[in-house]
Amino acid sequence: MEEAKLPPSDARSVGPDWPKTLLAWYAAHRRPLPWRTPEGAPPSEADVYRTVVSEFLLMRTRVRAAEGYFRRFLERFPGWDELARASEEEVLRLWQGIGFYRRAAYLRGLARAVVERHGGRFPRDPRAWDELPGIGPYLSGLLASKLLGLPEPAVDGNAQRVVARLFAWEGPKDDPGFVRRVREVLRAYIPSESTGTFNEALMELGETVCTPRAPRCLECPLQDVCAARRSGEPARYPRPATPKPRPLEQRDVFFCRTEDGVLLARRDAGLLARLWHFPHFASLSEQVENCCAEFVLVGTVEHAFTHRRWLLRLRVPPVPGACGGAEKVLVRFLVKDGWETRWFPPEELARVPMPRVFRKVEERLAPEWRS
DNA sequence: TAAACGTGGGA
DNA sequence: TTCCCAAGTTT
Repeated sequence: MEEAKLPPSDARSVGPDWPKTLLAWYAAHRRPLPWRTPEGAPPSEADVYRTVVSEFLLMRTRVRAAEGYFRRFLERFPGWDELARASEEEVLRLWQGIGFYRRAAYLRGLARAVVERHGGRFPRDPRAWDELPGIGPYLSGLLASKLLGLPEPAVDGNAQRVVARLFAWEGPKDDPGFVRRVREVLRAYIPSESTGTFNEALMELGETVCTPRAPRCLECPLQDVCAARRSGEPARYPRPATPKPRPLEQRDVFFCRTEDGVLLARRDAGLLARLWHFPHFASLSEQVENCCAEFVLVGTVEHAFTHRRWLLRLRVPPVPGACGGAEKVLVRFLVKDGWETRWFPPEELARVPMPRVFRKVEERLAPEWRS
């Protein structure tokens, strides 16, 4: 707020040539990533599919983390048709472990829309993208530039950081006006003959050279024009967003095993929606406390999410395979809270979509409780 | 508009 | 250990 609105002239202080410099650097340093196709040729429908899938996997996710998921996903779902026909369960199974699971549902919904409403071809009209799930300002800009050659910026975290440093804009990053100005200045500079490549080059520079903590300015093609570099403290730009508190939640997790199998639960909304959970409660009602009074505390698991932390207390029945009727009470309370419950044979646990936190729970259990 | 939404790696 | 951060979108 103390930051004055910078006039356009401030954004011109670095001169008009840096986009060309950046493109030349990118031509020499472009990494061969599994979803990347040769530059120059117009993208085939298979290229478009790979781009879209990779972008969904890459939202708030590092390249390194997404690579393996991309390969497995493409192997199982090579194109729109296969993905559109896939069950939610199978898509989530391939997505499990990478986080932000809503993305998987959006991507599957997008594939179904492409097949059912657009004849199996991703629409080339950006106005149609508004009706597709999971396409926001960033991805819309990227696709417009890559598929259509339009001078639309794709403003991700990398682009924000590179631009902030280039012009020594402080931000902070969580200021909506900051992102808007980044988009505006990029729109002015984006070379009309290589719009998609420019957007990718900006991100590549941000990820490999203009890194958040310790930027490698000596390797940077823009070091001579960068205002943040001139300031001597390039890492100060942009100012980080104000961190939000991550409250600690203690929960009791129940490993409930009977002759019917292992009790799991899932729900439609909220944290880890549509994935299978071991039953867990933040506070035990009197009935649940009573019915599980014999359950033994066998360990704890800690897990940090974006906006909260969990301290899980693992509780199992006193005798493996005998819940003493407690399972009926647990199911009743879960259903009352909107959970769907299901019993799984132990050997099937490895195949159900389950988030990392409950895989940790699973590993924490002694073998005699698992089988 | 702000909060919700996962996870792993690096400092 | 703890904190920060990452190719964002939705509600």
